[in-house]
Amino acid sequence: MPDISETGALPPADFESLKAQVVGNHVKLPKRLKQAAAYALDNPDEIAFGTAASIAQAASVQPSTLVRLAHQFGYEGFSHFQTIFKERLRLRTPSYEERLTQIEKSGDAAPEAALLHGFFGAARSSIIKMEEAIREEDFKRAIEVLGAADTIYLIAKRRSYSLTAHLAYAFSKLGIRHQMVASTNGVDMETVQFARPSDAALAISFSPYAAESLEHARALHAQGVPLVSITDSAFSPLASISTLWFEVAEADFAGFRSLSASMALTMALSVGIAEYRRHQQNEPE
Amino acid sequence: MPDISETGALPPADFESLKAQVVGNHVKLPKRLKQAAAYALDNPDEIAFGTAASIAQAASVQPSTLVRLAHQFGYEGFSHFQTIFKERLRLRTPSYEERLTQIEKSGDAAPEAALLHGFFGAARSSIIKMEEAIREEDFKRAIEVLGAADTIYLIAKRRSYSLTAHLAYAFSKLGIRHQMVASTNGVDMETVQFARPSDAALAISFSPYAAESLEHARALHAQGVPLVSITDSAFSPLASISTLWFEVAEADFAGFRSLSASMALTMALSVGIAEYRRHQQNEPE
DNA sequence: ATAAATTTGGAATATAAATTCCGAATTGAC
DNA sequence: GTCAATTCGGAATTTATATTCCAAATTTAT
Repeated sequence: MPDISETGALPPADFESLKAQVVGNHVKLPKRLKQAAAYALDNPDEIAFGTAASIAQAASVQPSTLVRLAHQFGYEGFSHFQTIFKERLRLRTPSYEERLTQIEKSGDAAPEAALLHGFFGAARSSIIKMEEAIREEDFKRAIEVLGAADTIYLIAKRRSYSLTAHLAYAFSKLGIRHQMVASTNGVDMETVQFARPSDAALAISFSPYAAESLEHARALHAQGVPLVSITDSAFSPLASISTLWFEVAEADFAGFRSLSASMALTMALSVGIAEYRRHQQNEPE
Repeated sequence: MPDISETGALPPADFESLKAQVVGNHVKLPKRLKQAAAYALDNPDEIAFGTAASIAQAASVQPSTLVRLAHQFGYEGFSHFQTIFKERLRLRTPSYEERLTQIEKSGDAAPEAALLHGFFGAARSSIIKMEEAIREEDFKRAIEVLGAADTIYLIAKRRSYSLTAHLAYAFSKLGIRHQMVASTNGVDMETVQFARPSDAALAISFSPYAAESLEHARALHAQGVPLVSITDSAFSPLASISTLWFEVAEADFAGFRSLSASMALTMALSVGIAEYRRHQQNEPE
């Protein structure tokens, strides 16, 4: 059980606070505990990935010492202590999952609050993850492919439709010629037939992939139209026929994805295309 | 023991090779194994930190399936497979905060990169700010107002249109009766006339406010229809006629607002409404 | 349509890891 | 230097986790 001297005080909730408590407060630790603590702060990755036994050996202490160290700070045990180090490596916000279950556990005090923070947390982590995952060269190439296009065809159904709706708005404002493949009267396939290799297409589709989107994308691909896709997995059927594709890992909450990260990407793309064209006009080769 | 069909071939030594092998070679995997593989590639962090049981649950498969998957690729077992994912995180450790400052420091390296990080930065800060600013009571009341409505009228034009498009999709999925006030044939005013006080409306409008949105909102207000608004300022003309309104401070970049925060809010609202109704049905007062 | 082969779920088992506990060693007070 | 309190090492125990195995379900081949 947690060290008695720490009664009441909650253990540090993240790596930074833990570190601050150790280096700052000059907590008087006995020899071995200090040794273990020093090792932990110097090798946080080892703590995150190792086992009590392996860490103990690396730090030249006993596994039980690690458990005592954890108790010293008020954690329930080594495993609890270790989660702090794991969270540090995860991009998602610290103990996001835990907070949720905690909210849910603490009776239905405010189930609405859980929803609110759940969706915002999902949006936040999606954006952070995607910013981390996206390769700048891919982004640059996407802008070149779409920027060079005569007309940009926008393909998206269902959940993704709203994204292209927003893109269409931005494109209009920016004077970028485009064509949505999302009519309500079923002439989409005919619309697609007008596309030429000098055009380009941007397809957005997340699992479960809408059959029509795929069909339209395939048709465009067959006509030699360059295709840029935004999808959620390497397994997406879009990936294999795309000139270039972005993997967007939208975190979901309660089974609903928020599209916040995709929204940021599409906006960046649209402005990027406009910028690209402005430059091409000023300095035509 | 490792899958016999893979004899001789060594298992992928790092995450990228593993991904390449799955995506590229079109390895024919049975249903559940493919499902597990897709989850693994899409959620590498979960594999790195989770346990076979927790991952299995998240991917909707059995723990044994994960072991089989590992064998399929030639690994000795799930644990071996998992180390690939742990190594992936070990290699690029800098914590989230560090990485952000790194990105900001790298400043004007490439103009495309600046755009990308500009939009993602705007999205990130909007979401963080809004989550802090929003009052849980307001959120709760909005759910009550909209949850009690017979039909929910959705009002949005131009930039905000895509948000309601997404809302309409979510509402359909959740079985929430709604009516978009955004036709292309100019009968919106007539649509609005059908609204009754037992209905409710959700209006979204940012400066510069679309005249029609305001007109429609006013008409609904005059008919005694409760109105919830999402707008960007206390000076918004919507604020004064709303039962309740949310101020969304979307950070903009290059003059374009990303709507990421609004997206999170609308999604939370829609699921909130569905939950509210579910509870009302179960325990009608 | 039928049989054979493959795949799957889930319980049973084996393995690994964390935690506890207690005697020994060390430290600190007087 | 002696005694009490604290700290420590390491074996024993408990808990968590991975793995195996088999019957049932599904798919594939004939």
